Amino acid sequence: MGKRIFSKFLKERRQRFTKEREGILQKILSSRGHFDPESLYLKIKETGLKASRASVYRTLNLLCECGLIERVKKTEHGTIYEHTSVHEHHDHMLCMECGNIIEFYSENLEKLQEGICKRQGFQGVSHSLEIRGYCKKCQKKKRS
Amino acid sequence: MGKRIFSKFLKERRQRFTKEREGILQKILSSRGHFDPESLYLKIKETGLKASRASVYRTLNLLCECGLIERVKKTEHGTIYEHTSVHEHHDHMLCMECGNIIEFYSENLEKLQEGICKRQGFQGVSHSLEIRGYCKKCQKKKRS
DNA sequence: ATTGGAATTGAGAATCAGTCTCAATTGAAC
DNA sequence: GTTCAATTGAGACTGATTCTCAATTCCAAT
Ligand SMILES: [Mn+2]
Ligand SMILES: [Mn+2]
Ligand SMILES: [Zn+2]
Ligand SMILES: [Zn+2]
Repeated sequence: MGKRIFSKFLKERRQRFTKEREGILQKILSSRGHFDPESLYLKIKETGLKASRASVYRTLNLLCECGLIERVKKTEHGTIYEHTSVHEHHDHMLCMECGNIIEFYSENLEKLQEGICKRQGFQGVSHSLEIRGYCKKCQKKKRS
Repeated sequence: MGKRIFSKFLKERRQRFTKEREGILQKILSSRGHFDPESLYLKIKETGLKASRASVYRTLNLLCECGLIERVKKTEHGTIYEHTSVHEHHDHMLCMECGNIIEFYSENLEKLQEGICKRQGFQGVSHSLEIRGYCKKCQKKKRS
């Protein structure tokens, strides 16, 4: 799956599907949810795989270019990524208390955005929506 | 207006409304649209006002806390701010070609988001939506 | 007005994510 | 096997932002 896509992408650009790149991709695909480059690098190191920080960053850029992963957002602590191969487009709710991220998708929301773009004469390509607030759990905590 | 709010905010926290802070606020309010800290700092310097980079950054944080300005987004080139005092909440379309930012607001979109939050049991507080794509001008350029 | 202390300032050091450099290594194609 | 471009890793570098700290400013109580 992801492996195929990546190696094909690289071949087309006369680049190589090295063990480092393979290891990095595998670690990304084998874990779920969001991740950041530094944690990924550390996880790779402790697994015994080898890849320098530089290679991790370089590979993340390649994976973005080929569409297997995607930058979710920049925070004060760095960039958050997620892999797109598994799940389709969605948006995020971020709990400001516990940092929990809830993913959601709404067809209506997408349609509505398309309409708005059309009206502006804007050619929409992609978007990201982040709703900040408090998750169920943290709302309860607050009440006590 | 903004001046009042800021000085009141500071007084409540036993902090001071200094000339540096006043100058920075004034420069922000007197220009329209989005801005970034470094450009603001340079603009201040060339106007003959004085304020160090450190003070600019410190003041931006204060202004965020008191709600007069707001972080729009973090980019690879730093943080983009805008002042909230003037215009109400809105979202953004970002042209990937020329970097132009189009602001828009849709009541329907807001309502729809509220509904989605309610269904998830999520207490929404704020949100930001960025649609990336191509503005009218850049669509034309591409065709030629 | 004077004074004492807390808040502020600016210059530059420090931090931190991310990129770049470059010499050594690898790998694919011939 | 030879060749040569692509890749790698260590560490230098960059740029945005924060921190440090001595000097200065402001406020408010005297
Ligand atoms: Mn997600
Ligand atoms: Mn705006
Ligand atoms: Zn929460
Ligand atoms: Zn454009």
